[in-house]
Amino acid sequence: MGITKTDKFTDEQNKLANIAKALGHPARIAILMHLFKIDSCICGDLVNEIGLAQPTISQHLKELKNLGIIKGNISGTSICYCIDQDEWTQITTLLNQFLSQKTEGAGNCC
Amino acid sequence: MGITKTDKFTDEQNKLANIAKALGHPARIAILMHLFKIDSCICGDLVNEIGLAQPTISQHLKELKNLGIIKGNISGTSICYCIDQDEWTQITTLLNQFLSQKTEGAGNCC
DNA sequence: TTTGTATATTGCAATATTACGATTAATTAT
DNA sequence: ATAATTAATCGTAATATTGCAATATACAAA
Repeated sequence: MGITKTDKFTDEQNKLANIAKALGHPARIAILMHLFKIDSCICGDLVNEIGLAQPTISQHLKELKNLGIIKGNISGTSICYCIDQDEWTQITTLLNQFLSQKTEGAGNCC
Repeated sequence: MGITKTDKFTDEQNKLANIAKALGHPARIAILMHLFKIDSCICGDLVNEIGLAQPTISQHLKELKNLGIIKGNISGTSICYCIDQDEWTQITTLLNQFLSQKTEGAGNCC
């Protein structure tokens, strides 16, 4: 059916899954890495940097923007995208809480 | 086209995306949470715990197993799944490295 | 105004994912 | 042996995702 039954899960579970899903494509990872690397805004070099067509990059940017992880300003003829540090902190904190879980190992039978 | 062009990206980018993708569904988040919570093995209570059909759960378990994040032993008539702590540590370390990046803010123009 | 440049949107084809009923396989209990 | 139980697999329908060509939009420069 292709549709996820979000009503079966808690808000936290859905939120974590949404974050992970947004990070679940190498192009979006590459975009974020590039943004961190240049520590500045994107002004069009992404299409050259990553070898995908312009509409494809634009679509991936949109998804990251929808999650709130990046923000963009119009700057003349080009758009200026950068990491929203506040959102990034919130999102990574949430993910880290989940990732830092450990099995105590007491009932570990495998 | 629905196919991801993995050859355009580095191994690290593809690996990170694969991990995130595996975590990108609330059912799989819920499965992992349950495994951590009971700190033991699953012996069939997952289908009741999560409200999805048995084949669906089985499919999600398979994906987590493929990533190496959980492992399963046959234990009589039921299967015993649990977190593979070593793999979990490796995977979360990799993700954390990525997540802990920060923008220095120097070129932050948005 | 026209031309050029940069990004977004639309429309579409190919593939992937999600979910589940039906079935199968493997084991345990009777 | 037969029945019951548990989990995996198969087959299939519905929806989502990925990618790009074509087009639209918005602005700048000439």
